[in-house]
Amino acid sequence: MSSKILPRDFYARSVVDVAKDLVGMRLVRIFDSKRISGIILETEAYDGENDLACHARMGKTKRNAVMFGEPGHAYVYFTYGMHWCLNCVTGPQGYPAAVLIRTIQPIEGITFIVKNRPGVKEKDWCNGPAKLTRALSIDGNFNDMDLCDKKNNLLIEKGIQIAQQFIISSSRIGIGSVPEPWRSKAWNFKIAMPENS
DNA sequence: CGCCCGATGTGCT
DNA sequence: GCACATCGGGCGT
Repeated sequence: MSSKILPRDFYARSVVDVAKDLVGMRLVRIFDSKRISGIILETEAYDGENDLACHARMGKTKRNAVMFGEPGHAYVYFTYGMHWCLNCVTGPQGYPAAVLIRTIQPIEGITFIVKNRPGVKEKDWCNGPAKLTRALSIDGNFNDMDLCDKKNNLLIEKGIQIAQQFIISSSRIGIGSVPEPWRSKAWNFKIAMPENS
């Protein structure tokens, strides 16, 4: 059977296109040879040094160096003193852009997720970038991991097809102090659901 | 449900 | 110093 893992070509495109197309794909975490996975429901694009919401806006630093590297790698950063967030690097090598994974719908490995999210209601397991990394045990050790290599324990596979008309784009979350036009770029993509209409 | 706020560490000014 | 691509608890509606 042919691999379901998204090839590097998928990531080597403009970050907005990749962000849109990642909605519906399947994020897979392998732990002790078991699969924990979920369908990606919401993403956000961060596009290069000119985008003042992007971590690369100050140029290349130790923290954001992975964004300047090969597309298809994970960029995992630490924020607010306690949270990890997962991105995938996009575009040509040397161009710093990445897609933040904001929300997934758990599909496999539910018992693993419950263990990582004790006392949390099911709807809150993975509906935020730092919540899903907690749920799937993703941290700084995954920074720069190649998401296209089946030997790794963090991958993105083909998921479900979402018709374009069911993908909503809106402005990005949590960047309120960023100047225009960047603050209002409609680079947040999610599946249309009753609860967010 | 919404708003407010404290937690808590790192990187850049 | 301070800002930060956040979260969860507390309290009011």
